[in-house]
Amino acid sequence: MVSVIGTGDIGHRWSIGELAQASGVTVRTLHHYDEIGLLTASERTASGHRRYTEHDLRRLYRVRALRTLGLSLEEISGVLATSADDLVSMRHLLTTQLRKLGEHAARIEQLQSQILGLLSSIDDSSMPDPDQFMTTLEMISVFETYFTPEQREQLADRRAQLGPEAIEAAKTQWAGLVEEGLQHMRAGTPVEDPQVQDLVRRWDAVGNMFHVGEETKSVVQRMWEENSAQISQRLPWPAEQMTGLVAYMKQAREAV
Amino acid sequence: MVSVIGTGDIGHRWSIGELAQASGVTVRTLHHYDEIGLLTASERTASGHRRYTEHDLRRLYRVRALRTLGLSLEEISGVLATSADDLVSMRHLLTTQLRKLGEHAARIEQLQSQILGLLSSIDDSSMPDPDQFMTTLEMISVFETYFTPEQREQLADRRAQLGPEAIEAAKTQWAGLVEEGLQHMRAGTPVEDPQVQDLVRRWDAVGNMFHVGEETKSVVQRMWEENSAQISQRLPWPAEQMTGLVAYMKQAREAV
DNA sequence: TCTTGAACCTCCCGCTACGTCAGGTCCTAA
DNA sequence: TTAGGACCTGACGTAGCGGGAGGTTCAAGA
Repeated sequence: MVSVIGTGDIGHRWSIGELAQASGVTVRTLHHYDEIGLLTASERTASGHRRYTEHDLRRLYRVRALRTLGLSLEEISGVLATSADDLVSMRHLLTTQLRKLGEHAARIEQLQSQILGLLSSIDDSSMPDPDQFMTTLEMISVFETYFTPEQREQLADRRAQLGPEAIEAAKTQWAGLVEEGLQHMRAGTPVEDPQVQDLVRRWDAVGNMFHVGEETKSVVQRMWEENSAQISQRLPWPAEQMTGLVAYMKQAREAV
Repeated sequence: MVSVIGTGDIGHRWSIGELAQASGVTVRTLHHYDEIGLLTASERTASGHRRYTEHDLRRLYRVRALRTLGLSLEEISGVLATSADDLVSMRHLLTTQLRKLGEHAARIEQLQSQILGLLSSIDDSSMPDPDQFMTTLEMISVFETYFTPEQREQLADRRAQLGPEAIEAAKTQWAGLVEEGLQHMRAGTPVEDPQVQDLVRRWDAVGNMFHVGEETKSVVQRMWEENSAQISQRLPWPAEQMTGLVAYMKQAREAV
């Protein structure tokens, strides 16, 4: 223990190749660690070849261990620079890393469920049109540009809370409302008509099921107005008719 | 639908800034996509400014959606190059991605438990010496250089199978064996002595609890011989004595 | 002692998916 | 006409090395 640490001590020396072999890293990695000052060979031969001491070996082990835990070389450099008898910064670093890994895991889980959804939509018999899948794909992006991550999470929570049956029921209900609206629009019913106003009320009621605050409602409103053509491609009605219907409903809503 | 795809069609055009704004990416990103040929503006003005069509917009949406699912730009480029009415390659890509995410999640889980172990060892009252923590850290690296990932997984499974109580019991039992061995060594008992031979048998019996095959046993043997000084720093006995004991036990094992 | 092949040295470019200048051109509204 | 914002291309930087070029040094055999 006494002679392990310190300069000028006798003991085994490793060439860079030997150290690489012994520790399972490449020579290039050791070169890199030297370049960034993370691990410098304590000695050099007269001709410039690196000689690593046991002290260096142990430092390398620490570096590699912290690397496998997912820490960056900069973080490792920092925590190994603090005095060795102070584990406070180490504890802090590990705690932070644990939190990061947790967030990462949550993100992965979310992606997995999204991909599973897409895969099932591909295999679903109700998707005969590959182009419709592409539109679904596009909708993911549209959705993400309009909502903040928090809002998306809120909406996802709300959907999970409602359950798949309630969502299917709402879809069916909403399909009926669309048909009703299209009929009124074709018939030229004025937007002030009580029938149309009642339709708006029921329409919004269905939509409100999915919201938790006013914010997401207005965002959806905007998204619909700006992307109705796009969104309506996933629906069983012609895009132009849906665009028209959206404008018609907007008028009716403002006519109150 | 008819006039959406095709060149020379009328329709809205976006400048690169407008497209960036609308889709929530940066101008630099669009430049990058152009550079690598992933998304090129369908038109240019006479002076060279990019003009994006609705077709380009929809392609951008697809690209961004696939990016959020964690696919690389190269993979996206590949799958968007296949004919649009062929979802087979898309299905394959998503399935592969799902598998990758699963592996990633498993890895994260493993790291989390490792970090939790280290954190508890820091907070543990039985770790008054910060240097001992560093040695523990080094051992992670030593462990990983000696065992393949499969072997590590096997050993971890085995430990989980045994449960924490059995492991604690084995530790205590082993501590007794070490004391016994040190006494024999100090007393100069010859390695052929039945008492020592019996000790070796019991010693190996405890060790074998943790192994599933012959492979890991011989690896541990090698690891012990090459790193006994290092390993023994985590043990409550002086390093030199442990190094000596390892050599003594090795002799006894070969003396049969 | 000489030789030769392996090991070592120092640059330097490459990878992902962009961020961020720099220096110059273009567009648009006042 | 002019100002200032938007746009252009080109180039360097990021993290953690991989891999190669071109030159020097080491170690073992003849």
